[in-house]
Amino acid sequence: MITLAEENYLKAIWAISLNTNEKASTNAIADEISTSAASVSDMLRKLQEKELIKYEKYKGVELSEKGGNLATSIIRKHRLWETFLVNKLAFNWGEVHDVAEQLEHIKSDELVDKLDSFLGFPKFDPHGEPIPTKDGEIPTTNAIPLNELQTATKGRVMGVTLDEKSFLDYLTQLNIRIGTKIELLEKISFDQSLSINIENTNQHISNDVAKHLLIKIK
Amino acid sequence: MITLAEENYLKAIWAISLNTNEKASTNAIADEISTSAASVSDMLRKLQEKELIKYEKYKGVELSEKGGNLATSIIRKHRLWETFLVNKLAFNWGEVHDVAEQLEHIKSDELVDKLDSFLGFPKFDPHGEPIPTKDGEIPTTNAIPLNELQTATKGRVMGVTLDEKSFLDYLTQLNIRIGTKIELLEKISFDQSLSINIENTNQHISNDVAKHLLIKIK
DNA sequence: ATAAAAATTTAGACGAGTCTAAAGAAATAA
DNA sequence: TTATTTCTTTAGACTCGTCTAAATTTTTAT
Ligand SMILES: [Mn+2]
Ligand SMILES: [Mn+2]
Ligand SMILES: [Mn+2]
Ligand SMILES: [Mn+2]
Repeated sequence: MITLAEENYLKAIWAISLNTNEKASTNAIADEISTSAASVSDMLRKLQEKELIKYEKYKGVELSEKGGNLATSIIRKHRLWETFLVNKLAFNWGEVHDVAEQLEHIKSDELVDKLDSFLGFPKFDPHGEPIPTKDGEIPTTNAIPLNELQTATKGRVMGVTLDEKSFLDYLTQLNIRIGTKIELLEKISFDQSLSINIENTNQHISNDVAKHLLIKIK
Repeated sequence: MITLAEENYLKAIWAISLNTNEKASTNAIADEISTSAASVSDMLRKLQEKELIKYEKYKGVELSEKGGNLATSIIRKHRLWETFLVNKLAFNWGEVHDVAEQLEHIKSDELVDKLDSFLGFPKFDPHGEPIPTKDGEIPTTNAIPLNELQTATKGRVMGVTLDEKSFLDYLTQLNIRIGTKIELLEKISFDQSLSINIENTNQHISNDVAKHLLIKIK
């Protein structure tokens, strides 16, 4: 049996190596789940014991196959529940993450299958994040972060890579949603901020915002 | 903050006093949640501390107003989720209780409200059990247990008072569902078992089964 | 290459929730 | 009314997940 705390550690390791493509450090994990490095060290020993991770003291950690499958299935549940909350219960996209953090730990394969079917087997959640399939495949897109685009490129918002409420509320205020057409007008070299055009209106956003917006060109 | 364990104790006390209409004993609670009497004693001290129960050592326990409201809200969530699972996800009525035991602990008032609305504000769950309203009202019926009926009485099944899968599967096998017309033909005085007619077929059931079937006469 | 800084692990403690065994209180029987 | 049985509480211990402080290892800077 895997506990709720263990599931959260697996998810943290998964998220870190998704971004960095390398082993997760103790401090990075501590940071991700807002706990002490000491607690992380303790837990890594336990997860190693259960063969959910590959861990060498002082050398960082990665998920084992078993741990990776578990992490993926939690992400799958998280994103299916977010989709349910937005598509069926009329939550808006900024309100669903915290509830999904609870729902993702519900244990019932039958439930996940039926929820998936009820939702019409969605490939992406309300934030444009890919929903792993039952057998662990993760849908891909060729979208890239807005801050990496060439000036004068046109594209469409395919998703975000951050589900914080304050960020999503700001996007809504800017009229940016999944599917919104966007054009990169200018990059300011001083602070890497960007001038963009959204639905015939010019806007100016920071690099910090742009890097969390995934754009599909043309 | 109330923990998952505390919620389960409140629910147990609620369930016991629902049946007996008197204070819950330590042993009854231990029985209800399959734990030791020692653990129950420990927990009662803590719940008392939080003013969720009224407890005097050796004298039994009842819920405080605060505790009662909490218990009712957990039952509400449990039954709403069961309704969701059956009505929306096509589970059958014997498969939902265990998952609902997990889902009932999800904390989000917004979620409960929206789920309630999505389901069309149901008054009874798939087992005919009343769903407490947002402000704690519990719908009533004038249904009575089948084993308390007079011989030759006709009625309709309004609900069951037990959620166990084996019981519900047996009912399904007997063609007994919510709404099924039923007639009490004969009570055997030797073992209180009952002859009944269900949809033009005669059946024979034990008193143990009959007492968990709620019937509305006529 | 050595010293200083940063990262990580270990030691020791704590609260929550559980257990078994033993002691104490209440109910029942003689 | 006294003895016995049953119920309940307390004592002491254990696991899980967390913490702070201290020790150790690794990395970085001089
Ligand atoms: Mn999320
Ligand atoms: Mn998401
Ligand atoms: Mn139930
Ligand atoms: Mn029910």
